[in-house]
Order: sequence, then structure tokens, then C-alpha cells
Amino acid sequence: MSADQSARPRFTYTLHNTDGRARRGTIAMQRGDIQTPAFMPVGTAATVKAMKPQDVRALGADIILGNTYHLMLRPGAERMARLGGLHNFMKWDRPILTDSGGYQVMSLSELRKLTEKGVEFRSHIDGSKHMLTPERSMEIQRLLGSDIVMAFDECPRADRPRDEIAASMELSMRWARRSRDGFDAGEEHARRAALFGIQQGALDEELRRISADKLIDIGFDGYAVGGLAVGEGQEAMFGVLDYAPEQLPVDRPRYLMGVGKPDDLVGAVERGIDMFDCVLPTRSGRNGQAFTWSGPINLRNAKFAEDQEPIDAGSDCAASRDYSKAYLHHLIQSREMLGAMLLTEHNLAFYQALMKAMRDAIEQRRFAAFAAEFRRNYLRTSKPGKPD
RNA sequence: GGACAGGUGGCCGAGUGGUUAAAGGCAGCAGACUGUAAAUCUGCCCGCGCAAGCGUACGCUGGUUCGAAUCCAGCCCUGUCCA
Repeated sequence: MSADQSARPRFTYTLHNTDGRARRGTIAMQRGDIQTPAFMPVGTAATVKAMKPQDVRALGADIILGNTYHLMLRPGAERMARLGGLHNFMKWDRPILTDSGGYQVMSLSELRKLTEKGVEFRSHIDGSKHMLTPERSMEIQRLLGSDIVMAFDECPRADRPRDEIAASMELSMRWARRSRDGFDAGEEHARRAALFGIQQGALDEELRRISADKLIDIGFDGYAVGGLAVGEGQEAMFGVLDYAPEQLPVDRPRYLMGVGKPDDLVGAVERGIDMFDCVLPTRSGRNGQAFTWSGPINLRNAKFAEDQEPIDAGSDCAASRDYSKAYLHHLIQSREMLGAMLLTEHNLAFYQALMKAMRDAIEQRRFAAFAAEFRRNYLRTSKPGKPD
């Protein structure tokens, strides 16, 4: 570690100002600052798909995600450590947050066995067995060299019965305790990285309260709202966000995991969320969808075949400025990889521009007006049948 | 001129008497995607109709049969080889 890095704090969160419930802050870490509200591009397998790390940074990302489960399987945590850690491996020198594998407990539910001890996964790649416990998840994230380590949790679908949700939440809280202990045991790493706890409880205010209190009792650097955007719908999610952020400490960053669509982000910032991650801008980009200030568009659609306009006149990224929709339509239709690259770049640029616009609006205490105008433009086309 | 092989929905291609408006793939049209098993998945895809249904349809013409993309005859066309 450089002397320069040693001079920087392990982890601080400074709340600059608020506007309603929206918060403008800065997280300072050894590898750099994170301006919040922040959007973190997802780089599951040591790559933000279709993007070079320096280009992700150029679009304004302060931090990206990596994934414990996927990197554990390939290239492997111990190998990653021998290769000098994830940052050196993928040439991203700024902060990296690593998800603990908790999401895969849900997304790969067909391929795992869950017990009090942890989760045994059968690799989706070669069928080999891998035990992921809170302790092992912490160890893997340490071997990766993660800056923000996520506690190992179970992320259940929100539509499960309440008693299941309650039991799952209690399990996640016991695992949170073990995650805390496991993280602290990695002494040297724990002195320069941060650990976030994850609130569960689905759509139940009382369970969310219990979960928050248990996490606060354990003590974390930041607190995530987990178990949302798993099929419950925006209205239900906002319903939870009307109280969940306020159940968490005011002086710690709040991270809404796995969210979301642009209008989700605006509504969540409005309700006091500071950090987001989501595969949508990258995955949708590869699948032909572009986000614009006037709503999402699908570049596969025939109506763009001879449309010589750029994707979004309001965007300043090269993908949307330098190329016509007709060209991007052609690239996507032809499954040319440049199409996926350009739309990913456009979408990430859009997400970062949206976050910047929200940060500016909070600083200038005009967030409500910003949100109203954003929705007027963005939801205009995507909500047919709804009067303007 | 002769010998084989073959002509099926935009393309490729299964199908050799009824359960076939005709498998599958591609192309096309649309939708989905939220801590990434995803450059993926789903639906539609002869015409008319909301639908039941009706009408057309497997090179062409004729025949056999209760019934033909499937069997028979003639013709047309394509490919390969031989002269």
C-alpha cells in the first residue's frame, strides 16, 4: 500500500446536506472517495461486462461491484490472492464492493442446500461442491481484497409467507453476527476495509425494525436494505422505503441492493437511500435497451432502422452522441459486439449522469422539483394508458 | 441426349396415406430483464376474424383413395455425374 493510501481514512461517511429525506454525502476510503447518492456498476466476474475499467471510471463511477460466489468458482479466491487481489487483477484501483454470495442463495436456489451453518452450492459451471458460510464468505472477500465487504445473508423472495420471511431474517441476523466476527478476524484487511450489514424482513415493517435493531447492535460501517426488487413491484418497494431507511443510523450510508430502474433510483433517493447497484444498465444494454431522459427505448425495434438521430440528445457520452439510432439498431440486430459495448456505455453514462443530477439537486435543495420533472419526462412514454 | 438425386410456408429443413396449417432452426415482429447461471429469455410469425371458425397451401396438371405433402402418370424446373 502506498503512503498516500495510508494517509487516507479506512472509512468515513460525511453527510453534506439533506433535502427532504434525500441525502448528499461523501464516503472516504483508502482507495478513493465515493460521492453519494452513488450508483455502482456491477462487475460480477471481475469485469463490468463489455466495458474497460478505465471507461467505467471515465463515465463517473467511483466504485464497482464484484461477486464472492462467482469469483470463488472462477478464478478462485486463493488464486486471486496469489495474483495480487481483484483490483490488480482487473486493473481497477478504486473501491470495490463485493457481494457476499447472498443473492445467489436465491438466484441459484436449485443448486444449493441451506443450513444454519451456511449454504452448500453445486457449481453451475462444473457441479463441484462449495460451502459458503459467513466465515468463508468473509475470508473470500478478504482474499479478493474487497474494500466494502457485504455480510453473508439469505435474500429470500418477498412473496414468501411471513413466518418464512421472519425465520430467514433471523438466520441472516445470526449470520450477520458471524460475518462481523469473521471480518474482524482478518485483522490486517479489517484495518483498511469496511463491512456492511444487510437488513431483511421483506415487506414487513416490524421485521424490518427487528432486523435493523439487531444490525445496529452488532455495528457496521454501512447498512444495506436487502430483499427488495425481487418481484414485489415498485409500489411495494417504495412502501418499505418509506420507513426502512429511517430504521437505520443517520450517520451511516444506506445501500439499497440490486436497484434498479431509473425511476426506482429517483424514488429511493427521495426516501433516503445513498447507494445502489444494478445489472440493468449493463444487461439491458447487451439486450438492446437504452435508457434515455424520456424513457427506455428498445433499439431492436424496426422503427429505428432509419432513425438518424442520436439515442439521447441530452446525453454527452460518445455512444449516444456519435452514433445514430439506425446504426445502433443495425449493430444490435446483427448481434455485433460493438452494439452491446456502445449501449452498455450509454446506459452507464446515463445512470451516472442521473446520479450526478440528483446530487446537484440535493445540494441546491431542489430535489422535489428535479424528481417531478424527471418523472414527467421519463414516465411519459413508458406508462401508456396513464393520463399525462 | 443419358443416369442418378431432388423440388415443402421469406430462407434452410423434417415429414413418405388420416392424429398436418405441416417438427425444428434462421430471418422477421414485439415484450421482458432490478445484490448477473443472461451478448439472455418469452410470445407472435399463411390470409380474414376478438373468437369459434372459414379460406387457401407442400413445382404444375391429371389420376388412385372415404381421405394425398405423402401413392401413380405426364410435364416443368434444379443439382451432380456421364456423353
